[in-house]
Amino acid sequence: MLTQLQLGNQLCFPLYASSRLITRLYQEYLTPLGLTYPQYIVMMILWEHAPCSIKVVGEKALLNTNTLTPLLKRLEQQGYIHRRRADSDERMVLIHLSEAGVLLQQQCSEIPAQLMTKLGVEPAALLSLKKLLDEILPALCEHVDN
Amino acid sequence: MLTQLQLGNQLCFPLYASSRLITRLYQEYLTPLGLTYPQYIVMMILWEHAPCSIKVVGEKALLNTNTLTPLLKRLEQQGYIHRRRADSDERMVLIHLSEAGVLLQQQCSEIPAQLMTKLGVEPAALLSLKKLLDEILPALCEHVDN
DNA sequence: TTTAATTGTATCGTGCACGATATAGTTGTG
DNA sequence: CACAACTATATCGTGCACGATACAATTAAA
Repeated sequence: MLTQLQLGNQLCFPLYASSRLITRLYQEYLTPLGLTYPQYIVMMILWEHAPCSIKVVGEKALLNTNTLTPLLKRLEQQGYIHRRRADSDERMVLIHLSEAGVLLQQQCSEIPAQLMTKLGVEPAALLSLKKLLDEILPALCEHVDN
Repeated sequence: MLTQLQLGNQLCFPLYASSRLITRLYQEYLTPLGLTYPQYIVMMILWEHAPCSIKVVGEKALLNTNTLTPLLKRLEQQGYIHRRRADSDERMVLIHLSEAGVLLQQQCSEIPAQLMTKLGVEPAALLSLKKLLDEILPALCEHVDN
């Protein structure tokens, strides 16, 4: 028996599983707003940085255009954003928030707290988890091209 | 500005991002074997528990049949497993390892160590990360039906 | 100032995830 | 025994992820 290949000894599996389960938890709050979890991530970036190019969104979300282009088109269809080519550089598509997109931020404002409550894990554990992940993430990014 | 909706203050984002980036890292080692990362997870379960039903695989991987049925069909096409209805209960499909499937375990045996080395993060940090995730995962599972 | 590289976005194909629904086989109850 | 409830798997539709490729706009080089 190769113990190094037992699921219980893997780091990767709980990471993969908890990411998916957290996403499912969010979905409960996001579906009423017509958002998916990746769309919510992108909206958070836009609330901070819009108007900005798809490239910038991709750098912050660590996503490429083959994921972002259709995702942003869906957000535009929902009426949360507008897409417009930049005058200065016609290669760039600038993402602008619509009025609904700005309002959406208020409607999402309580989600993080609600989720923490619902999850019922000690906040201290979640905080140290976040700290560890933020430490490791840069090392992971180095091994990726983008 | 709603600080609770800034990406940098979210736990969920580094979890989601690091899960995806780790998966990409694995892909480098798995693609030569014709495996995807979720297929690798399932193979680890099968090395420990085959022959077993799809239901059991799903319980261990936290995946439902709408994901597993096609995934397992691809593993069968690759020649790593066989699918056979149980005689005792014709509802169950039992997953058996093929000879190639058994051999594959040897070919994967060095992947976890290689990945850790390549990643270049202190093993202590990864260990405490795994510990934290294993603590939190049960709470996450409680909020999911399956 | 043509031409060659670079940049930003889009498109294509494959494989997850997952909610919703369908279906065949099994079990339990009157 | 009939038949309703349950169980295990399959199917369908939508939306990510991501490698690979294409392409138009811009910039750099010769």
